Amino acid sequence: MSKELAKTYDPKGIEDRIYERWVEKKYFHSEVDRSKKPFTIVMPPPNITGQLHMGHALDNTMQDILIRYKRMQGYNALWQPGTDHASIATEVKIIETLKKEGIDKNDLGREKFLERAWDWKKEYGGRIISQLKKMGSSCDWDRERFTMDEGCNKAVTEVFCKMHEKGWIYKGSRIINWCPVCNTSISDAEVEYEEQAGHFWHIKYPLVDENGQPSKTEFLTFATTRPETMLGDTAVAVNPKDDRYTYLHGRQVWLPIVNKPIPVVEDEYVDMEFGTGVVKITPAHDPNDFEVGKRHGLPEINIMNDDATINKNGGKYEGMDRYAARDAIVEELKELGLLVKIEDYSHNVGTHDRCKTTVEPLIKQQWFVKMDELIKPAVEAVKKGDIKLIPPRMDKTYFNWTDNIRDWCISRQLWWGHRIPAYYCDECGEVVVAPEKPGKCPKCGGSHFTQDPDTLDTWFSSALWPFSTLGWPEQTEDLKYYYPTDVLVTGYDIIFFWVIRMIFSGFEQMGEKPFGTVLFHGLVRDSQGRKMSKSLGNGIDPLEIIDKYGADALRLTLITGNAPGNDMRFYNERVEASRNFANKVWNASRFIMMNMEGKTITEPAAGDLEPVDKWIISKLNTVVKDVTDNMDKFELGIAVQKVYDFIWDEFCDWYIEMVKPRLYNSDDTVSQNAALYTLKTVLIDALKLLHPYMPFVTEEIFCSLQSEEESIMISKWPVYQDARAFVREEKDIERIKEAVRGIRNVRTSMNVAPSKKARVYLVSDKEDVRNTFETGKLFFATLAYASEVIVQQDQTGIADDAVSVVIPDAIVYMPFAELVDIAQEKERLKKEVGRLEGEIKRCEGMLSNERFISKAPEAKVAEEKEKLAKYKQMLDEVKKQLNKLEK
RNA sequence: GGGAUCAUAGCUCAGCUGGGAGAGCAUCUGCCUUACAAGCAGAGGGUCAUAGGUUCGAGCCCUAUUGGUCCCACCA
Repeated sequence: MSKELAKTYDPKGIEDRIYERWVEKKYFHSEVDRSKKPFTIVMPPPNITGQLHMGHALDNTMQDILIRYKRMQGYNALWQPGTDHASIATEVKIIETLKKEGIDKNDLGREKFLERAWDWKKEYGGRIISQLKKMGSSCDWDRERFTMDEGCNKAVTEVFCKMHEKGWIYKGSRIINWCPVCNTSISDAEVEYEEQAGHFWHIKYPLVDENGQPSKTEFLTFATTRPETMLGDTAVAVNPKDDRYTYLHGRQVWLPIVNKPIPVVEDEYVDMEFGTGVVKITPAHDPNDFEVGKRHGLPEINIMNDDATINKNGGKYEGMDRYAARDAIVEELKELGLLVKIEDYSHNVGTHDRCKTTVEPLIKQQWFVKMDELIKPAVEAVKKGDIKLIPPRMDKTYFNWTDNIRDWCISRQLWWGHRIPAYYCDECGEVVVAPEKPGKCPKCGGSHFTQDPDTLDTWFSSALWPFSTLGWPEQTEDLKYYYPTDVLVTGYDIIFFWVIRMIFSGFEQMGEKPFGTVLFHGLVRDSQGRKMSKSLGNGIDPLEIIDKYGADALRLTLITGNAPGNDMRFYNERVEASRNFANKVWNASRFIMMNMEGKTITEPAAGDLEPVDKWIISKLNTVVKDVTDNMDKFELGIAVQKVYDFIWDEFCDWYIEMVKPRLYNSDDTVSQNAALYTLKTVLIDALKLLHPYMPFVTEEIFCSLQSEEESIMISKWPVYQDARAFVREEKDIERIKEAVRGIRNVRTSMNVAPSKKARVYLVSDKEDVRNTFETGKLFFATLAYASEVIVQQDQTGIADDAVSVVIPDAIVYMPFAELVDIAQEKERLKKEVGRLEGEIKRCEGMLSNERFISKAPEAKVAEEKEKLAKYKQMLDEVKKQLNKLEK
């Protein structure tokens, strides 16, 4: 190996080069292969309006980790990518662009508008994909899909027609949420409630007297937050049980301004405790009033145009904006003497989640999906655990939604999206729902049809994503092989929009769940815990982070210390720590490669591995098992923490240091070879464990090491092996580590410079302990800053004032008394006595408890007994040392 | 109004089914030891929000309280 490796790891250049190679080699590509088990993840398709943000970065890192892990385990791993047309979001963007050019959407016309939209898709659709590649995402790009491509269109039409046939999609006139700015209906899920400071206008309507005229003396007082809706009032309601108002039953009140009588109705909906117990009823502009209206057969008077200005039903207020009309109406009521008072009032206002405009409830003809039957298998699946939500608490959120589900309004008055496959006969108005425009009207025989102008909610197509991307409605081999998919990774914020809808769609169309597990992640917040947003300007661009620290560092940061479904804070210090780790791995590898240079490393004979080698192999073996277990349980943060600790603490800080003397001693090539072999094999396995998290740096190193496999990403995931568990060696080496730590500790506390080496005596009356140190002498000396290590059975030849460190079954002596203040040393020993006495007290406390002995597991009791013996023995020794100094 | 969730070191957070409190960053003390100063060796720092309870044993389970966040509902 002649390649000079840089002293610090620089991801720039390396990452792109590696990624290109992976793509070239088709490592990401998956094809049906019946001899292998599939593992499939469908990517939540990012919007074509989007830029990569931290949420995407987290989402895709998690998916890539799972996919890479399973791929290495030998699964036929498919990560299905694609993008979403995002109907309303994209349409809004295009309208904005047009506006800048001075073009109005309606002047441009539908066809030309759609051309612009496709241009947009061409220009921006690929942007986010290239950004995902920067993250290292190992998706099968050969299978990239788009929610409005031919196949998805077909799937959408198929589902719409099928469900319509079944009666589960219907057209109806219902009260819906209307966005007057986006000029479209939206679903309940798209309404965001926001607390706003408003007013409570207390108003009174005169009762109607015997002559059918407004009474001058009798009034009915109530309060409203939206006085302008009075133009559409068709009743006033009281609770039938309300004694205060029994006299009103059967009477009418006079609707001022509009000047007509409206009835008083009795309805349980009215809360007697709230306000005056009287409610004005506007069926056309309030969902609750709509229901009341239905129950009492009240007329529905729509007073608003689509842009939320008052329409002709508003008489003289026609043409006025809803808020201007509000002010004007309040003014008029005041003049009429009907305004009782104005109160400040804070209440929740429904806003459109995209544009934050206050939504207007309106009665409109829209298409709906009937939910009551459709939702049943989706509920059942989660209840039975057939679909697992992680973390499990998401179940509650899920059921809360499904239990209160309402029909889904799916039609949108937009152009960019899947056009509804419903056709109206120009002659008789008959509705025909069909994949293609019908030739002849089944009712009147007419041959001219007009297609419904509306498009579908963007989530209608995303709901089909897990199977439409695999070829449905064709019964493709892909579909049979990859469906149902395995894991869905997404944010908890779209559980209602997307997750639930995919689940019921999967059951309805495929007869089977779309995925077995849903792994939720939280939001990535800024360093102060605020949501990253454009308006706050606190967003952190993942690409800038990648540019500065590398994709591996970003990925590690997003995963470390993060539990499923929890939000996390993002700040640069964390990325730096991750970057430092990448560098650590890089340097450890560089060190190993430097030492391997010019040598042929062979597998050592059975007896040639030394205890330290077995120790690290055994440690690794445990980590392999733990990490695999954690990853199987989707505990990605815990898993990577264990890899991190193993590499940095055990492998770098201990094993490499322990092995150095052997590497530098070329006289003993057997030992040297064993060390190099262990370094290399342990490093390779550790890199494999790390690879799903940090794909680039691990690949770069892996390819530089002399390895038979051509890429780490298609190498085999390590497995736990009984033959690699060395209990005895683990215990022995831990004992040496304990001695080293003790020595270092004493030395620093006494300010002994590292350069000042001392003779170290290791005294133990146990033969196996002496053997352990005798065998490990070489590295023990280095780590303990010893000029010489003498292992012996008793204290012969050791000065009484030598500094001592007591460990279980052994004492270490360092005769550098001339450097040490005896009084200080006595203090230290006394502290040690105190500590041990505390431990002994704790053990004895537990063991003297009758009920602990009888109820705790035997192993636990034995463990405590063992500890007690150990501490007692150590205490004796420390006391002896103290006595010697006292003399 | 209903529900979820959090409260652990100065900061940000882990802590899997209950069995002696952890990490990263920050702080302090030594070290440019030929892999790494983006490093090494050490140190300090926590009544695990409060009050009860269950248990041989509670950061973890139960109840209540306080404070924060979020979701759902939408009482006009």
